[in-house]
Amino acid sequence: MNNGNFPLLPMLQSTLFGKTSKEPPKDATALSHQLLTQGCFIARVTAGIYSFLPLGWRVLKKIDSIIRDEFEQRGIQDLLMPIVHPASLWEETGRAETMKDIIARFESKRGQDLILAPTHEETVSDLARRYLNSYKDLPVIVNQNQLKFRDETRVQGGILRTREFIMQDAYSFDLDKEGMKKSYELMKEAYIAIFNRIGVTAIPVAADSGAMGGSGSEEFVVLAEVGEDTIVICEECRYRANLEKADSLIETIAQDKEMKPMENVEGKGIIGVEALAKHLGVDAKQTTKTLLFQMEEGSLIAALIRGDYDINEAKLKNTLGGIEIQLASPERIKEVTGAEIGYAGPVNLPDSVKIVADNSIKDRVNFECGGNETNFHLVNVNFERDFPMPDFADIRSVKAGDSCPECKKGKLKQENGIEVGHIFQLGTKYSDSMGIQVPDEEGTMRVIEMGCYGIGMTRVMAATVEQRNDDKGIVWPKNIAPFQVHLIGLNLHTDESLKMKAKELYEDLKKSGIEVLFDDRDISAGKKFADADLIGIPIRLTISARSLENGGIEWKERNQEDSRIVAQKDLIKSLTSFLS
RNA sequence: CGGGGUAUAGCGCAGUUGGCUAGCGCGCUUGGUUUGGGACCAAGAGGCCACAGGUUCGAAUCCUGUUACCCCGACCA
Repeated sequence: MNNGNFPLLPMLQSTLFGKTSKEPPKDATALSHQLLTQGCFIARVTAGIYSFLPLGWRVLKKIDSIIRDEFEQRGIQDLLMPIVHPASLWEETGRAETMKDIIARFESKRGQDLILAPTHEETVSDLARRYLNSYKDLPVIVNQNQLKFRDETRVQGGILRTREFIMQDAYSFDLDKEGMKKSYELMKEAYIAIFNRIGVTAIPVAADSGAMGGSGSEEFVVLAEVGEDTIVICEECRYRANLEKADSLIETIAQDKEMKPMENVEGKGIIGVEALAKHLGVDAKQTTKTLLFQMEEGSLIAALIRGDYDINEAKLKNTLGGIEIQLASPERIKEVTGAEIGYAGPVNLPDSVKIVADNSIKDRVNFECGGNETNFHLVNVNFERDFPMPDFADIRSVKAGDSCPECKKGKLKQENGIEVGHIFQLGTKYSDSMGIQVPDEEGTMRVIEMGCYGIGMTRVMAATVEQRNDDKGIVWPKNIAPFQVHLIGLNLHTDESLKMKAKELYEDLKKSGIEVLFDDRDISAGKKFADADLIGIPIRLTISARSLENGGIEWKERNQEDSRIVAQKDLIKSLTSFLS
């Protein structure tokens, strides 16, 4: 007990700020949210905004130091940029507009237009154009571990998806594409090392670049039920991709040799691929469906796809050059096609409607589609003859069971995952718009090739908990556990000599450089053990009259069922070798 | 943005057809008994019942508005 004596010893559990809770917080659905709150690692301030309490902050600081260490080994330089930016910086790249839905923007008392940083490409580019003046300054990679704020419309429970979060974000600058790819590979290798050291299984998958832009990107994903991402995985080879990016082999379906005359077929109330396939007496994969999307400025896109597939909005959006789209409303559909929802097709659409078709129907002859007339479908429709040849592209979502596009034989399966990191080859997107160029050896001005690399540090913490837990609580990997050892003293308050021995042991451990949380509280043994299991420190040492009678200290690893007695003289050695 | 739900002690909840001094469990304080898997007894402290209006002799309870939080949806021709 502290008894009012200073200095306070923060590693004594009796003085630890925050208390564990037996009951999970109401409204917490994600397991990581429940356990981190119950164990007193985090505390919600408001929706999507959290405080990190001493235990949680220790975990974050460990993640932070692992990242910085791996970067330092690779010559990546640490710096710090501000959270508040002038909006003018964001006007330069146009992202003040394109990201306006998640940007928190406000006016200072002096009337300055300011933005809370959702990311730092603009800020780092501004630095780059000032300080990178020659090819001799390249290549260079800079990093910061910093707060970000994204005013997401929908926040989800826990720290899996928050508005304010701590992110590692690094930026690479190279003279050419090859250099950029080298930097990218260096960062990828660093990321693999970082996740290994953290002790979380995060797999790299091919991904869509989204709002960041650029030529290629990969995500690091922790597979977990609560994950928001859908990951496509080949059961045979190493192919892994986000559903927004994933491809698969398209099976060929035998087609007619000759075009037949187009016919109108009544199908009253036949809406949906299944019903239509049944009505026509064919398999769903032989049907063709048309979905109408609306662009921001109001014009429509008709997207054609094989009946048994779904349109992937992310892919369609990229095909259209990155503009925002959403499914058209029933009213708008009726206005343009003249039919109720469910009967849309590519024939006789107004010229203003652009038609995009998925590669899966490229070779179709004599196919059916909606008739743009309520209750009517068309059969024996053909490209070019019956409507203008559409642009073909990959706009479909891969299905579980499809064949792998790489090894050609493995079946693809889908799993949920949490995106914990994302690396991008940005190319010249920002260096173009912000004018970052340097002279090369010949004195020719070259636009710099950039890459950017981010890890959601707070999200990694939650994802690790999602992956490492049991019915009693968290099972931290040893490198990011808030403490290395949880020392539990039993019945110290009724046995003065035992209390002295426990304190000595605690001091010995500290002197040996071991991070130890000492449970010196005067409460029942059961409660201490339950708390230890909940908090999830890798090694639990129990000192009690019984353990001493048995010859030493009880040693129990959090991820093991059994415990054993270790003689006190061997303890430090055993710990040191376990923790190394 | 749309739909649904919730708001009472630090946490989890009950109480809500208008009624008396607003309860329970956990946690907290004090004393005592316990002491290796969430102990027990006793005595306490702690609440502007989210906020603002209204109805009423009387409102946690009914009405109106506001705010906050949670969940679902933004998934298909």
